Amino acid sequence: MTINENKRPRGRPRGFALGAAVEAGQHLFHEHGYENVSVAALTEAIGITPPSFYAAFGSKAAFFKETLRLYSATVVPLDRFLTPGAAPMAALGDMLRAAAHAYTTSPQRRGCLILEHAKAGTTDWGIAAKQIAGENRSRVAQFLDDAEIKASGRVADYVATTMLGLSAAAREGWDQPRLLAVADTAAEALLCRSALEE
Amino acid sequence: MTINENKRPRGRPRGFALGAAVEAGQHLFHEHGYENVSVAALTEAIGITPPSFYAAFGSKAAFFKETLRLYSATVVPLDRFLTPGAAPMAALGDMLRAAAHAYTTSPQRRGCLILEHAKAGTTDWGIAAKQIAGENRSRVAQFLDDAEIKASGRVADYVATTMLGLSAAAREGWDQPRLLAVADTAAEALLCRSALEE
DNA sequence: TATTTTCGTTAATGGTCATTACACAACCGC
DNA sequence: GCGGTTGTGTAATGACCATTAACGAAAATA
Repeated sequence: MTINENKRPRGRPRGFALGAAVEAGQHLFHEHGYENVSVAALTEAIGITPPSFYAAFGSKAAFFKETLRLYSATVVPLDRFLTPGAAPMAALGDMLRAAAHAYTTSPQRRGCLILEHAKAGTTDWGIAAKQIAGENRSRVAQFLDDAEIKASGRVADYVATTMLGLSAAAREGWDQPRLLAVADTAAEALLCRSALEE
Repeated sequence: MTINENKRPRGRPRGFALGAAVEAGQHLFHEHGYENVSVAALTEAIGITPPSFYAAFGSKAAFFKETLRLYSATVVPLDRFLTPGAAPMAALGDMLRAAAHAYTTSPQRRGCLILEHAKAGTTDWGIAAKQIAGENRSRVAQFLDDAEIKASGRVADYVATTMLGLSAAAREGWDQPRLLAVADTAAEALLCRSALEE
């Protein structure tokens, strides 16, 4: 809850909606990548000028972290798939298929905003993305541990790598059926593996 | 054979070796990415000044394509694994393991130079990387077709996505055992799948 | 209405970038 | 030696970038 819109400060009220601004920025960052989106492009998309932008968000990097928060809260909610009761491998397969679907629904904004920014070396915005990606990976491992799956870390790494691959393939322009077929193949592999281990 | 070093042109001879320059540039591009390597950094690493660079290579993008050619010719030679006689799925598994190994051998230069540059939208250097990646993918599909594997395209896409994921995970900093375990898991999945289809 | 507080706009600041005139230096055939 | 040809170094060019003073405008409280 870093953005608070329901207060009533004393001076002149802001002339634009914070939420809509973050959403517009999220779309731009997702389509072109952090480094290829200039502050001028952001302010033009929002409909304001640079000083308003800096007064509201502090910096381009801070604004980007805001868009990361919005993205991880709205797109691909992991908890929808990692419900404690479900069959573990089937749940992971559904998650992969959902990712393949989400990564290709918008012709712009392909792939995963978080994963595609989790490689930038030591920039603070890259670290922020890397941290969210790591948290989600831990959640998958914890889910597998709770389901008493052997080698939970290994399976979690396999799923994480597959999602990285799906995101990268989506950014390369693969269409939705193609990506869904890959997700299906990986999902079958998970079931096949769990069958062998029993 | 775009670079010819054994001629004897008329004017003043070049004061540096083209091959060494391309190799130095390949290392820089691999470590930091095309956009994060300035011409100043390139010329300093080579030991020359910008005019010499432009006289020899024409532009930063053209020089990058040269490094791509060198990379695809030296690292990960596909034909070593896609030999017509071998067991197809085992060969693909070996290829994945070799990729996991190659992507993590140098602490700098993680991942695949080609795959990591095959996402940039419509820049000419991104298109060049995308084209090489596509050619290699076609070679895998052809290999599977020749081995009379059902759904060769689907399997080739799965392998390509896995390599994309391995490259991205390597860039995120995963260590070699972790990446090799993922490659093993994917390799087992390929064998498991082919066993089911019979 | 007077005061306060915050907003928005214009226009700059300092930085980095890829690329290139220009002048000089080194090699060829003669 | 000499003219033609080509590489190299110094120093600039123009473009774009993130960020910020300075100032006028608008709204809320009193």
